[in-house]
Amino acid sequence: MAAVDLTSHPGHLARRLQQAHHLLWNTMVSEEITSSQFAVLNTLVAEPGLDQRTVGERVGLDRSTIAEVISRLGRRGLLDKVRDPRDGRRFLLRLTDDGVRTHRRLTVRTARMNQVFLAPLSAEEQAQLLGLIQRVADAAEGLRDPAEPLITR
Amino acid sequence: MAAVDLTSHPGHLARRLQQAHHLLWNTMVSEEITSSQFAVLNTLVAEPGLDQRTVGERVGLDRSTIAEVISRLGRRGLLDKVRDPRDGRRFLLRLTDDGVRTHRRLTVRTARMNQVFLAPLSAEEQAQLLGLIQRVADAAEGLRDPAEPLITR
DNA sequence: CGGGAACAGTCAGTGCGCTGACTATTCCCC
DNA sequence: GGGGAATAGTCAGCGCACTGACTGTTCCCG
Repeated sequence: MAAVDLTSHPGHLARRLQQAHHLLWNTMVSEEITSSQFAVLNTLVAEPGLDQRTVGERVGLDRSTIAEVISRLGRRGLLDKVRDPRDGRRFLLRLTDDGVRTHRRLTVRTARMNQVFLAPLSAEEQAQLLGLIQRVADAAEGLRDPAEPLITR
Repeated sequence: MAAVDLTSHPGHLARRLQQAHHLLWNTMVSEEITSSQFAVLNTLVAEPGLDQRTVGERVGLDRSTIAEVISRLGRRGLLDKVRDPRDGRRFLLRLTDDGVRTHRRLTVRTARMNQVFLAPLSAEEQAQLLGLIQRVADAAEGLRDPAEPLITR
């Protein structure tokens, strides 16, 4: 009977948090555009002409995943993809007018959704939560590269 | 130029948190058993003989997803699945010896991993983080059922 | 007792997310 | 200039996660 209390496991809570978010996103923001796709649109609004890899880096997706997300957005006509004439390996990405419009429309709804999502917390607690998550995530991402493995056998 | 700062978006942070966790899990706990699979094992250690749906409820997975997770665990011989003789709709689940052993082995590593994961925070902050996430997740889950839709058009 | 609602599980379809192996292009240094 | 390392992207394979439609079983009420 060595079972553990899952509510003390950050991984489990992180998954539940994301599920909760996904649920709210679907009902309050969009059923077509996902949260990740919105993040890509948002990045390209700020920095048009980025290449695929850099967009992935900005939103925190590896190159395989970002490729799929982008191809889906391309298929829907929300962005264009052209070979970089200066570097034949890269694709340069740019939103279409439709992409820009979609981004603008969703931005409003996203803000509203975030409000509802965080409503159970006071303004102070909201800031705390975001800050704490960020610190943990940043630290873990910093552990990616180091040569020495993490496994403490 | 209406781009938004993604670091203020809880959904984006939740995804990053989960990714970070996934990374640490893979390197410090197991590459074969995922965090969700462990949650299922853990639930069945505490309550052997549960049916599929209830397990899904305990760990926060819908019935489609839990079915796949369980079938994978079954294929690896970590649990057994038998029809409930008293209710032909249900499958009753029970860990095999191998399943129990696996759970025990991973429990230790999981604790170590959680420590590393939360290391950037003080003990107090760790408790805060877990509590805040839980409140937000609980509240959002409470919004599932209500008859009236959430869409504020 | 009989029939419809409720319920457990499955299946098909979509999308995210990762790793590891592969191709094509460019870069850099000898 | 030529060749090997680095880089951008693709592809195959695995696994999670959700919805919506479907099958089969049980439950409950008239």
